[in-house]
Amino acid sequence: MRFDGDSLPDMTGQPASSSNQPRVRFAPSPTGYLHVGGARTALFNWLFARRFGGIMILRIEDTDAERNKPELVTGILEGLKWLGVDWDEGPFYQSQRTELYQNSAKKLLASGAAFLCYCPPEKYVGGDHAEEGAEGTKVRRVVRCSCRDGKPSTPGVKPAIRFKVPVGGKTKFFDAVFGEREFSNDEIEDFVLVRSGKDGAEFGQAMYQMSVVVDDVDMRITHVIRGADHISNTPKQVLLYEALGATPPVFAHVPLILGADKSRLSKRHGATDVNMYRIEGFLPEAFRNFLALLGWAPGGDEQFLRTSELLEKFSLEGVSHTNAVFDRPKLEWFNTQFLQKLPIEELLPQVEAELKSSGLWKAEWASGAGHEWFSKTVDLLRPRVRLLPDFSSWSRAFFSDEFSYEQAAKDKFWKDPKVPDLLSSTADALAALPEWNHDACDHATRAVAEAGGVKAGLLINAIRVAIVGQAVAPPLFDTMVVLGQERVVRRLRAALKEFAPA
RNA sequence: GCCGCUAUGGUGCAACGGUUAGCACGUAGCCCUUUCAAGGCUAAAAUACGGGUUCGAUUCCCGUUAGCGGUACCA
Repeated sequence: MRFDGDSLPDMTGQPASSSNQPRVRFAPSPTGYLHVGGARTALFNWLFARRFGGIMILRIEDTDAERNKPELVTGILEGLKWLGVDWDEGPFYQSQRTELYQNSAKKLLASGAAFLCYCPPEKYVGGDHAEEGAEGTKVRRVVRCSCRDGKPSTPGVKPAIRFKVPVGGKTKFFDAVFGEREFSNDEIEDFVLVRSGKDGAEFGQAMYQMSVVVDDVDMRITHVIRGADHISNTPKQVLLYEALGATPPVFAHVPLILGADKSRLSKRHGATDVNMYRIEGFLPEAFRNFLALLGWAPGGDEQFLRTSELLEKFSLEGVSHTNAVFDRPKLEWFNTQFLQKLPIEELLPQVEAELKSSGLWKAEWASGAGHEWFSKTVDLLRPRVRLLPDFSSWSRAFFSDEFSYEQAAKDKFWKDPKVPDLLSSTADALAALPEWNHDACDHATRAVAEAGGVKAGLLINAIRVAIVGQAVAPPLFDTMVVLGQERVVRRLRAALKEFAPA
């Protein structure tokens, strides 16, 4: 599936030769929404695939019927789409590939690499945790039950299939970010490959370790880019690859994203669902830039990077080894940077979508002179906007005649008793202008101030409140030009009513 | 507990044996000014600790401490 993302670079890229073409996958589990850590993993996979002419695969890992919530898939897909992460194959659903995993497991059973385990799950649950040893010391225990030697512990119950981890020896693998790694096999428990069957079924669904490996082999994945929380699962998977007679891919574990207190990112740290950022009105490209720099750097000091630059520079070598803290203020900075620096034509469609959703959009702004006005207005507004919805709220008076006066603004800038008269004179002076442009408005306004014996600033601030209802807005005369003569004069006269004794 | 990963200002990253330890966010101040931003300038702020190796360690090795991850018939 491909879709047209927002301002994505040209991805026609070179169709790398099929032999050494990288194949990567993003494999979320629908047990929760798309959180920022998952989004970052998806982004890295995508950048890697697009950078090196590879194939991006989306796979939904829904092998846990208990915890799985199918309706969450929609949100995950939506989040990815907003992020601009697209894929070439999939989405594949593991819940529909059960047979494949069971067949592989049966082969492992036949070859002696796996065994039927009749033990109750409790026997293994927590088996790898510490338990009391002699003299109160804690000792480690890895369960090796008798089933693995062909002696069923509790015959008669439905067995699960477990992998028979070799006794002794080490399992090694290469990690593109952490280098060569090795784990002692004695540290690895005999993990479950396939759940025991229920309701007459011979076996249940495959477990994570089994399904990832079978799928990664089946989908010819060359690079497994995933969170570092999987690093200790990797030796199990390498053992499986070997037992299956397959070559392990290159692994690339990327550090995790933590909350401000350096603890695991959770709801109490604020929004962790990517879709929340979409709803809040961040620009996807800004979010992408921010996310890309969490755990990765191009090598130098640059950091404001368009997606096209990310695509030119991304590499696994630049991935950091240390966990990163999700720093929202910096995300906001990136957003304001993009808001200001994006070519205006790239920003316009996003503002248009925002105004449509708030009901302020007018069809006349879609083309011709209307579009020109729209473009000019957005350009004037954008240095002061922080999030897309600000175009509908903070900038409302620019797109609609229905706006209200902020009490604080009136209190601050309409204090002087001369204000009503000044505003009235200004309305007359502006109404009489034969030409409507920045300088004409400027001169006329300053003349009114001078004639009234007040400083220009006082009048300027008072006018601002009168024509946009707030204390903060773009420079006044630019605002006047954009609003137009008729509207400015009308608003100045309407403002006079605000002074009428109640 | 055990296994593993990591350790540069508050935060994100640079410096991959030799720099006055750099950039950015944030913070403080100044400038600009028509409100508020933006922008410009300046400032405070870091190599966790202890041992080695080396002519020389932020960088390599070991230990300590701390944080994180894993330790499920979760993924």
